[in-house]
Formats: sequence, C-alpha cells, structure tokens
Amino acid sequence: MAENVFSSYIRSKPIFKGDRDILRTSYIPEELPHREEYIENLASIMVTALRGNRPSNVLLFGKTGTGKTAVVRYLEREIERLKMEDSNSDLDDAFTDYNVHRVEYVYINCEVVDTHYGVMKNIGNKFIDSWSEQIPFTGWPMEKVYDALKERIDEKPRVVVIILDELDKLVTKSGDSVLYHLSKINSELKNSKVSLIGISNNLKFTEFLDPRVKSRLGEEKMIFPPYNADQLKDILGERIRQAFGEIDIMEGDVIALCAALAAQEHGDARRALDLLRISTELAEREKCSKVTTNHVYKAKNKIEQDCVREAVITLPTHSKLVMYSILLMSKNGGEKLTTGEVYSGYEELCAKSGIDTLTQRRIADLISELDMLGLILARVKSFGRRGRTREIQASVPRMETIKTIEEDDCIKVVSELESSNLTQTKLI
DNA sequence: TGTCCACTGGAAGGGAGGGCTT
DNA sequence: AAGCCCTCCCTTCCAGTGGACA
Repeated sequence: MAENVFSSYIRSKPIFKGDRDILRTSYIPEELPHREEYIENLASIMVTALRGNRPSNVLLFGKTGTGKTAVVRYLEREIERLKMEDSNSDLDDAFTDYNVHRVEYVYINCEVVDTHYGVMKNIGNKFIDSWSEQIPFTGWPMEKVYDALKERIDEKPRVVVIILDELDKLVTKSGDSVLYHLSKINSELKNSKVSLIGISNNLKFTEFLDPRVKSRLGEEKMIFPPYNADQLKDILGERIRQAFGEIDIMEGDVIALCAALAAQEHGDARRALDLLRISTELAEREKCSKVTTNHVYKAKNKIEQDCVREAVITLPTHSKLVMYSILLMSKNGGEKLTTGEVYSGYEELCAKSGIDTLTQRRIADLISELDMLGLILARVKSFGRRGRTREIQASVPRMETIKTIEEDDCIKVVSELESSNLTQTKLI
C-alpha cells in the first residue's frame, strides 16, 4: 500500500513545541519588553476608571509595530483578569472604592470600520446581545444611531473606554464627525462616562481635526519610538522561549538577522515576528531541525511576494486594468510613463475586454491609489511646455504581477488577445 | 517675463445599492 | 410601496501648477 502523504511530516520532529500563535502579532504575551514604562503610564491614567471616574482621553502615536496596540490590549486583558479574580474572591473588601466591573472596553479598528455610521453602529452593538435589537449595518439616520448608542451606553453606571485603532484612517476617509460626537458624548450621559483612546501611525493627523475635537481628544499624548535592533532581539528571544521552550532551535545569527531586517523597516516588531514565524514554518516544511539564516532570507522574499500578490489580487477590475496597462507598456520594467499614456493603454484594454472606460479624472485617482499601495511609483513632474503630469513606473516584479492580474477572468480575455500589440503600438 | 501645456487635485453632485420607516 | 438614510463609486467642472520655451 502506498504511504500516506502526511506520514513523512508526522514522523519528522516538529520545531514548534507549544502554541505557534505565540509568534503571531495578534498574541499578547505576559510581558512586553521595553514597553513597561508605557504600560505604567497608561495604567496610571486608566486606573481612574476603576474608581468610576472618567480617565482622560489619550492619543497614542508611533509607527507600525512599535507596540501601541499591544500596550492597549495588554491593559484590556489585565482589566478582564481583574474582573475574573474579583468574581472569584473577596477582593471587594481590599479595594472598597474600586469596582472593576464598571469598566467596559470597546476596541474598534478603523482600518476595517472606516465610516462614521460603521463606528457608531459597532460601538452600540457591543452592548446588545439580542440579534433583533442590533443596529443594522445601514438604513438608520445618523441621529438615530447616535441616540441608540447613547441610550445603550447610559443603561447603567459604568465607564466605557473606547479604543479607536488606526484613527488617522477614519479621519482621512470620513472626517472628524465621529470624534466630534464621541468627544462631547459625556455632556449628554447621566449614568455612565466615556473615555477615548486614539491610536495613530501619523503624528500629523490631528491637524485635520476641528480645534474643539483636537483639544478634547488630546488630553494626554504618548509617543511610541521605534524599537532598535537590540530591543527587537529581546522581544524575539522572549517569544522564542515561550513558543519553543528553548532558544537553541535557532542557528547562530537567526534572531539577530530577523531583528536587523526589521530594524531597517523603522523598528517594526510585527515584521520581526513575521520573519521569525515564517522562517520557522519554512524550516519545518523542509523537515530541518534548526532554523537557519537562509530560512530567514527565504521568509523575507516570501513576505514581500505575498504582500504584492495580496494587494494585486484584491484590486477592483479597473485598477487591475490600469496596473496591467502600466506593466504591459513598460516592457523592460524600467520605462516611465505619463498619466496620458497609461490612460490610452487602459482605454485600449477596456475596448478589448468590452468594459466601459472610466474618465481620466477617475483613473488619475486610481493611479494615486496604486501609488499608495506601493505597487507603482508615481511622481508629479513638469515637462514645461509639454505640460505637467505624473511620471509612472511599476515597482513590483513585472512578470509575476502580470500573471497574477491575468488570473482575473475579465483580464484573461484581453491577455489572450495578444497583449504584445499594445506594447508595441504604445512604445513606438 | 508671460504663455502654454497636460495634467493635478479639490469640490459638488448624481445615482445605484442596501436597508429602514411609515 | 414610497420615501428616506448612508455609503460607495463615479462624473463634471474648474482653478491651480511648474517649468520649458518664445
């Protein structure tokens, strides 16, 4: 009988001894190395909530992977633990003026929920269990959603801490009306109190806020600096001990390399953890007993390729067509194109695939979006009398990306219609 | 120094889609 | 069923821009 396809994997010794989620960025460890001071600071602000008073609103700034979300979620877990301990023991006697059960944490990621209706709805629904009373995902006037939210929060005496992660995304996309309402909500509540914690990658986003909102929101501010390579090594070391039980599963300079590569990326702990997790997974797949620096470099490439693939595959059809037009026209990958040239290429592709074209104005926006995603490099340049336009260049591997785009059924039709014609006509 | 080009980018508004209210 | 709300995607309009060129 043929051997089962899983047999060789089952027989090989797994590298992961414990929970592999420990190496995921979503995991909140027992200790957050080099963020103790920030935890202390935020806890000293939040402790007010345990006494039933409203803590100051706080704004946390710092680049991706500097521990902002981790610190906030760490405190959330600590509060939940206090609640558990409090229910199981007679802590009440020890902390007579503290009541941890009055504190409710609501976490919203504004990159996922990025409209003011969505944010209000999500907060309101955190306090409702029954499906029938949920605020629908659309349909209600804003005033009604806001009233329902107030009513639910104010049902009983409590302190509601609302965490708005990636707050800059919400403000950029939908303005500051949510913050305006939430920051003045306390004047309309009788029983409860609301405190806000805003988390942002962008220090300057408050410039777009109404001055009243800005002052109410930024009662306290904390800035998270990037981790340096040594600090990243400590973070990785700590996680490795938890995930593998031992550190010698990593050959030589693996940890230092992960830390150094992530330190180059503005000290991003997320990147360091991803590198470590994926290199370990690659080592395991290759049935190696140790993770080597070679695995780390492979992991780095894999992360980069996966990012591009994920970004391209989720693009809407018209953005894919624009991207496709750029890639086909820059035959050697290095040519710089203008908005006008890209638009003509796009029009031609639309004609071949039978899709209605969008206006050049709209395509200019799609080009900006592709630039923001890092798929292309678009720089505004003036050619004097020949006008002012963008200079556009693909910044992803050409052939791989073309293949990824061609997986789309609409574009498959065009690719079968000899794409080389377009390249030649446009470049001559 | 003024003109001109090929856009850029902001603003306003239309309309489709999903859903609620009366 | 009609009217309303919100979001999203898009169009239309138009003032502004930077630098080569006459």
